[in-house]
Amino acid sequence: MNEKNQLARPFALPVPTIRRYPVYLRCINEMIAAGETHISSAVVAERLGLDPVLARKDLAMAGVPGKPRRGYPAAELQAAITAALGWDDSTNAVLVGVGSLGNALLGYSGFKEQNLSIAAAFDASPRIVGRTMHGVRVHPMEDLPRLVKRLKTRLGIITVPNAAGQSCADRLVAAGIRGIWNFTSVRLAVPDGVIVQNVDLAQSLAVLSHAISGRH
Amino acid sequence: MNEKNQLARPFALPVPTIRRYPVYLRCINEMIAAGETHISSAVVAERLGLDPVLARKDLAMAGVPGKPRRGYPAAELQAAITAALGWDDSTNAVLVGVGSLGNALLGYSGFKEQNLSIAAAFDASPRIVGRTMHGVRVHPMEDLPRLVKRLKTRLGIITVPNAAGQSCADRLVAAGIRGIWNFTSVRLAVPDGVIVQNVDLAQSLAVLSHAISGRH
DNA sequence: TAAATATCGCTATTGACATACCGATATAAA
DNA sequence: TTTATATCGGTATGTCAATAGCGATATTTA
Repeated sequence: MNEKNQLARPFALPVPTIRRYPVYLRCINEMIAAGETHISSAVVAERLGLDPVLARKDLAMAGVPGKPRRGYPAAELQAAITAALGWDDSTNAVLVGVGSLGNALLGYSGFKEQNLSIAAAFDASPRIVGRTMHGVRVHPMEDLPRLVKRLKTRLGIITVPNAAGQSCADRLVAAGIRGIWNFTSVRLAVPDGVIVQNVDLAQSLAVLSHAISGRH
Repeated sequence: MNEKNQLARPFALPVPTIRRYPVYLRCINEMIAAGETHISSAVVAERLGLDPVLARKDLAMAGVPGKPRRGYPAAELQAAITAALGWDDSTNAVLVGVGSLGNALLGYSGFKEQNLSIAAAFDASPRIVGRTMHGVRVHPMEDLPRLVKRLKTRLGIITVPNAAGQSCADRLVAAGIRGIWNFTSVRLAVPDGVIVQNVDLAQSLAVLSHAISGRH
């Protein structure tokens, strides 16, 4: 029973756990930088303000055996979580739609931590095509299939206006993309096997404004 | 039993429902623009690709009585959802941290739909203070408490580097802010009564990269 | 060497949301 | 006027994640 956990994980990680992993990872990195060799789930929980039991379960799911009274081996835990997130290998992405938001993402330096690099950008406007923004060349939409295949890109980022969202998704899927990071407000229809992750600012703002409006 | 629903809602709306409301609202707006006077939950569900039962329950929670075989009265449903989201009154917000992401948000035109306007921006860098970005003046951090009080702002947007996130939150809370839209990766510690909504790109990317890395 | 203790790891319970089912009713057609 | 039907409204069930509790074990200390 115990060995199975270490060798192969037959069960999938819960999505909420995966969403918390980047937070843990940042905390673990800080502790390693501070010279720690072992990570205690209780310490992590306290630093992050989380329930100790939750942190313990999340860290345990990484599959690294921990030792009582010491915690988890820091380097191994860090490597396991990084691998679970798919951040150990560098990932090439393409970005479609170089408006203000797309431009901001091109200039965002935080993606280095996730080994993510935006290899190419695309836009429909001839006024932007050909320019280089934050070191990334902007190509015409016609070049998308060819470049996606050449760069072996599996991840596409959509930062176009809502009206163009679905057609962009279709082009990316046709080009062989496996995951879409969707910054538009439209629900994208994609075939099975293609993962869509939505970053809808309106949804996020909804919870906030509902709460501070004070009517409930 | 039925009357209670219309007058006062003793139960809170589920957060997932609130998060879906902007999507419904956009769909309803489109249908009204197309001349519809009644909104059927089944039609909405099909247009959005959602489970019909889920859409029916969500729309029912708005508190507007619907009629069998017709659906919900379009204008009333639109008004009720808009009110539930707190988007009927215009909201003033302040933005802290005019980097690439902050700048993108200042230039984002989509907030009109939510009656949200960014009234002032703040930054610590003297190179940016005093400039006007997308029609919004950038003030020094020292002016934050005074301006927040004068503008009666309840919502603060944090787009600073991670290291400065907590201190910004503290300043906003001290100035009387009630809700924080947090675009940094740090978990903000705030007193009870202050709502924080996180837009952590790393968390969102985590689910994507885990899925397309293919190890599960 | 032996006892005390902190931490891991497993199992059970709780709670919330999504889903399924069924009755009630207003509209439309015959 | 009567029947058929589509949609709303409420109740019940299932599923998944968060929480709680408890036993196992390695380290520390006396």
